[in-house]
Amino acid sequence: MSNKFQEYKQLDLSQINKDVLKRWQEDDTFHKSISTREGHPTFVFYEGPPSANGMPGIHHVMARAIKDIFCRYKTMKGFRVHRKAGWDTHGLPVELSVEKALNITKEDIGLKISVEEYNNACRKEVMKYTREWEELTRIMGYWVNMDDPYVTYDNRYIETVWWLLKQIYNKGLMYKGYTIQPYSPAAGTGLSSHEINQPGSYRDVKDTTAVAQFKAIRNSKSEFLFEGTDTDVSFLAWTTTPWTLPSNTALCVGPGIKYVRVKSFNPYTGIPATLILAKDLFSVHFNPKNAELDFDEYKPGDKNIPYKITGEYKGTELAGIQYEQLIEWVKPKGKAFEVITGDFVTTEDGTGIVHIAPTFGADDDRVAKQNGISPLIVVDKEGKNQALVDKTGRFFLVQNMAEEFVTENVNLEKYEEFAGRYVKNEYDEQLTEKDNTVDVDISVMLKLENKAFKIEKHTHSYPHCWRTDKPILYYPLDSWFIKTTAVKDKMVELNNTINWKPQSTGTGRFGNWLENLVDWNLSRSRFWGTPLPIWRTEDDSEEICIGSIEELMVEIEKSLKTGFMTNNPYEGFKVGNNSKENYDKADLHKPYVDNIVLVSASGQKMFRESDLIDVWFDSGSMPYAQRHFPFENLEIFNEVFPADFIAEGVDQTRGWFFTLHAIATMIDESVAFKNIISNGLVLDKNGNKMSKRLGNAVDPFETIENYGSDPLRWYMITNSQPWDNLKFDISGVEEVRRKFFGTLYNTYNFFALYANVDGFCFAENEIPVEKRPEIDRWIISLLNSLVKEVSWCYENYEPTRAGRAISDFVSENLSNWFVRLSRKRYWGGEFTEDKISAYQTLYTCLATVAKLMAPIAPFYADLLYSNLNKVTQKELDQSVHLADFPTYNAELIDKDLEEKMDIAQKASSMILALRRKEKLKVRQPLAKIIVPVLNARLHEQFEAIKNIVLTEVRNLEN
RNA sequence: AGUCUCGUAGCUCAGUUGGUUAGAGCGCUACACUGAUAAUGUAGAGGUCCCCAGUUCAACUCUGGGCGGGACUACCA
Repeated sequence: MSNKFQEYKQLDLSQINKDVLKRWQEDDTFHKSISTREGHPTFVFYEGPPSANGMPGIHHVMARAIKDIFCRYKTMKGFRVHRKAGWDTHGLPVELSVEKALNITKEDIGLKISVEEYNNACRKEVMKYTREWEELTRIMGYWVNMDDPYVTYDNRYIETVWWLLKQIYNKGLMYKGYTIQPYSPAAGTGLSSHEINQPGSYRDVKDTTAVAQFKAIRNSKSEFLFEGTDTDVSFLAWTTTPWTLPSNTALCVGPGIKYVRVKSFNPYTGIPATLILAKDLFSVHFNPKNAELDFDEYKPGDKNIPYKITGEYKGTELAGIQYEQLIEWVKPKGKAFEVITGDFVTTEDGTGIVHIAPTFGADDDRVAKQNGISPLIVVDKEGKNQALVDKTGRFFLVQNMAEEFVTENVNLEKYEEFAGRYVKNEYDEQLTEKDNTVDVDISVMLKLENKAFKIEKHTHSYPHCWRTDKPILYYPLDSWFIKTTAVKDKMVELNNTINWKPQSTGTGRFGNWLENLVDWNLSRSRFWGTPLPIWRTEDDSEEICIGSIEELMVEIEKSLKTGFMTNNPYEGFKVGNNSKENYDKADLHKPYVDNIVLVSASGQKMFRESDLIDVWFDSGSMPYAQRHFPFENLEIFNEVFPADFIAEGVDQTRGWFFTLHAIATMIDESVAFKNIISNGLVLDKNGNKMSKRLGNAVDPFETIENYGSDPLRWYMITNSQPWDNLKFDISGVEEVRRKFFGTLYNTYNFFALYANVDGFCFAENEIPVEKRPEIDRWIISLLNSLVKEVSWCYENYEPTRAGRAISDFVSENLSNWFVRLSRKRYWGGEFTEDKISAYQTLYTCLATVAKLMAPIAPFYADLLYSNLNKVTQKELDQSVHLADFPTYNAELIDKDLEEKMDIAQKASSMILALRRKEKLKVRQPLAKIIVPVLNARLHEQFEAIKNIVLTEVRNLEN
């Protein structure tokens, strides 16, 4: 133990980083920060699991610095902080990088490579950069508990996920439905949006488009539309895919869009007509030159058709009006042929009225569901609902429909001409580009029936299947859903109790998302992920949802007895033994689960529904699954749920934030987290997104090696609010190093230099603050104000303001004013009361700053703290991170004194400016200074600091 | 296209409930200090507070509408 304060020749934060890390490791400081808080109240933090299949970037330092700050702060506040690390391991990015590495595609899986081999490759791939991640975690000083991280591919983790799914299933919140997805009839497979977004997928094609007339039904609801008319009234809707018109069940208008009623004639038949379309698009369909034409002179076939606007309506007024089915092939079941409203409707093209075929458009499907509109479906021989177009891309064959359905719902006379025809010529090998398409034939049919207003060729961009080069269809495919809409109100209500930073993300982006909630589509047709634990009979009449391995074992036993299975793939697994070794015996991944055939209550075979679940369900399950709840840790669960705090990028709003919230709401009717920071992105210094491709990504390892992680963290936190984007500029890190750390280091070195000369080691009794000189009382007052402010900032998840306040205090007040004005108090002379006071005051400031800054800059703070306490033994905690966070003493805050000194600083500055203006050298003493005082109070205040100002501006030493 | 977010000095950012002449740091220019010295301090120049309209005695601040950057979501007749 030395009685000298350590002095430094230079500030090397990179070396300090290494030295402090070494000490933390030797002293096991992290674990002590937990064990010394045993029995204290807990603070629960959830780590959003990163995926280790990519290298960590500089933005991870940002996100993790935020997380670390509050965990360290709460530790210093005496809480026992839970912060279990984890890894997100499933999902598409992993699969894609494996496919790239092995040079295979999704279609090759099961052919060129077995599912088992493929999944093993994924398992390796996903942990590829584990070491780098762990190293970054270490060197940046992110304290998270890596002892026993949760891993989403661990069978114990999956078991909890299954348990959660079963809870949701048992609440009746899970169902099998369909979603409209890109589908390639030529390849017979669904395509992911990722596949559609590949270059070359969208191609310009020339299609026949139709503006069709949908005849309104006259009744009390629509009467106003017929006022003063002597013809039918029809809605005009445009489509680029006329083959979807037979599946139309609704028309959609924009609620705020203005529509007009136009009296005119059908251009093909010459029959008088009254038509409804958007006002903005009116002139596209009616030539303004024809406005003056005489109706009486019009003859069918004339090119110029007279027209007259006879009414104007808002979209909302049209809602609810019914119309006649356009093409009467198949009768829909339930509500249909009604005008509804949708926000997505625009007046950019078409007529401002959108034809809705819920089976062939994602928007259509959604808006139809919201309005209770039925899709147009046919029933097949097995009694299943199907779209009017089958999976090979042709109109459903009559012989494949259920007989009863045909008799009751199908107009054979009209439909037979089209049944079996492919909706795109590309799907039919017999046809070429020259043959008439279904689109054309339907258009011709509509013309003859006086239902077509305008038929024309139109070039537009349409997605194609990258494998077959043929156009894709948007098509309803089977999917499993969680009925989140059923718990929407609860989710909204719970969300209102969450403290969002910034608030706007909670009420805005997240709140709006909840308001417009749709059911959660769980299904993913991939290979590497958590399998859906549902087994079904082939006729779909019986099903079972499995919620644990124990349940599955029981079902397998039954199946073995029936003879459906011959051996138990999980033989040797011991229920109740939660060790990793035991759970390695029961792999719940594909292909193993797919080989399990169960037996239904009525003795039929049950096969697993082949889907995997959305990986977001994995990560949203982590509050439960990280503890293998409820199979383990039942007793402590309430201590670690819900989280007090989480923090991730704002891009997680619809991802992790949502799934955590949804699952906790459904399972426990609770929030999953109470406070949340959603941070912005880290961009390069020009405001562009960082990417390896552009070569503007900043390497965190290199940066930390060069500068140490303290200035990096400090820069990232104090430069902009966490929720604003950060334009990362390395010169900013350098600036922080010089400006803040350099100043603090200098201040400490100044203290150490003289304290060592005088042999000061804070052995003397503390001089009561009221007995200290004014300048000491001033900085102590400011220090207490600072403690108050910084505490408030940390408590309220405002790290930026905390850092800026500390930085201001250190460089402006402590170094530039207090130390500068007090320098001579430390020089030579006797070891007087005043000198002791000067040392004690400066010491207290430094020691307190060390603690205040510790959450943000854990390395230098710890060095400063221990350098001070090693000599004085004032505080016995081994590390600043084990110390208690400072509290402020309101009695030591003297606002009047702070104000006075503020006047002194301002006055000095003004006088120096005047000197400059008058070209008076600082060394030249001033004869007099005249200061106007506005009132008695200012006069009194000025008197008190007169000497300080005089010394400062005349630069006299005495 | 929708939702959210940002737009203040060359750069990075403050700017509290509307209130005189809009601030800080960096950078730049000049100077001072030489007992914290490969440190430090001071001053100066530098702004149409993105644009337009409205509310108000008064708008960087509030309201509406644009424009531009970014993120997320959606790909549509």
